[in-house]
Amino acid sequence: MPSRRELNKAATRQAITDAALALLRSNGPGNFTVEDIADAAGISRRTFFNYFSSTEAAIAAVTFGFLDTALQQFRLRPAGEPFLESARAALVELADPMTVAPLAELYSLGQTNPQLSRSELEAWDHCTVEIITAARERLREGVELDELYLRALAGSVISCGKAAMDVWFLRCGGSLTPESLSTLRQLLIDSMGLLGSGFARPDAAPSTTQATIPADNSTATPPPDRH
Amino acid sequence: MPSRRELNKAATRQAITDAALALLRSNGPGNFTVEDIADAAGISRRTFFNYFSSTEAAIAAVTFGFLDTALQQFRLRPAGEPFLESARAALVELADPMTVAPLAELYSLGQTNPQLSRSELEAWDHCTVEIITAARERLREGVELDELYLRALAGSVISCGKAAMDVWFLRCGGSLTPESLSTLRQLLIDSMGLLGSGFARPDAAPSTTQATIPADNSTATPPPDRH
DNA sequence: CTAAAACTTGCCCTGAGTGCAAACATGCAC
DNA sequence: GTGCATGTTTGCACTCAGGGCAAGTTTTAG
Repeated sequence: MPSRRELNKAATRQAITDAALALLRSNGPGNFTVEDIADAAGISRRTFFNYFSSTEAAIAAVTFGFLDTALQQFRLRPAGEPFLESARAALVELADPMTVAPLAELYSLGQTNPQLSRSELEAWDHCTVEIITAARERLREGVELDELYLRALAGSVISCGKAAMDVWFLRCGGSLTPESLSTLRQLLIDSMGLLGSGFARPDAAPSTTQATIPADNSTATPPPDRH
Repeated sequence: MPSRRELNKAATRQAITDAALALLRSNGPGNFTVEDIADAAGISRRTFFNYFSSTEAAIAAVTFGFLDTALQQFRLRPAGEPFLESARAALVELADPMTVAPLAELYSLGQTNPQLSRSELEAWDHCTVEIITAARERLREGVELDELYLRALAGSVISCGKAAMDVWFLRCGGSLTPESLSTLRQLLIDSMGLLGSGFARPDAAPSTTQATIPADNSTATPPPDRH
């Protein structure tokens, strides 16, 4: 049961990120100060720094939240399941309007601003570290556990997830329509498929993914114009 | 032929990064100011900012140089060669004392300091972008070119290279002895092998790498204690 | 109710980063 | 060489980030 103190802190924290995001939307990145955020959140400048070490950190909290959702999903998967299958399932869960919306917004803002994209980078890296931990627990069963295998796999999974999101933004511009989300879901599935097949050249077998991972293809996009 | 102006600029640039690195070594990260760097490099504080936008950027130039070497190596590979083979070859070229030394030093300093590791992150990301470009040129031959394939592959290659270096630092602490470099070389080869095999569980075939990529195993480490 | 603990705030300081304009160096034409 | 156009360095002044400190305020525990 959360005490009064904890509730207050959580509320303040939320007020700060909300204010920061609102300013980001209205003024554009880099066009507001910590003082602006503090004023909007109804606290003092000094208090802001009790919660976040920088504007960047306040905004990055959003991305962290998104990626933490992914990690939670991953941990929920049965331990016996193949790693890539768990990763695929966890990633597909992210293609949900409520979950992906904040990230989509940040992403489009980040396109024009280097400061933002750097903090997103950091969030993805943090996620890699977390998934290495999760994977270590998962694979510990198999006695001797190769550190390189662990790290290379975790890093690649995150890279592929990131690549899928990048391509999605490229194609759909972060739109949240059902078709767009369906595309995202398929991209995430495909990227895991590529990873699992060792990036066999696509000319050999055009859609290996469909064969190896028969996921919810009911809503899948018809092969979109891969230009 | 470089003009006097260009020579001066290059020299100043070099003086700045040298000074920054020296201060990093002597004072530790975060314990010196831009003014300190400028003084040591014999320029004014203001001029420093004409060259680099921050201390971080000045130091990141080193990592960028390292990764640019890798990219150069990649571009030198014959266009017909399989992508992963080119990547492997390019990465192995990095396991050279002169090339890897600055990165090893930065890495060990970065372990204790978040500011540093973040700029290294940025450099790796920049490298991913570059390798996507290089790969796009390479694969353009194969007419229709899947953006997801491209990005997922490039991202994974970089992730695996990074993982190999991470494990190397973990095992060898950035030592530059021939044995250590040989370990690094083997780790890089192994990580590309894992990627190429779709991360087939190692318990199935303990050392797939050796079979698929018969590289210069003459100097390779005997299977080190993979704890 | 009271005292300790946790949190907020204002004050003040160092240092990052940038616009501006004056001084300075270089390149080029004659 | 002289003179001029162009590029580079520097000092100055300003805004804002970030954080130490101590005094004030709220919450919790007894």
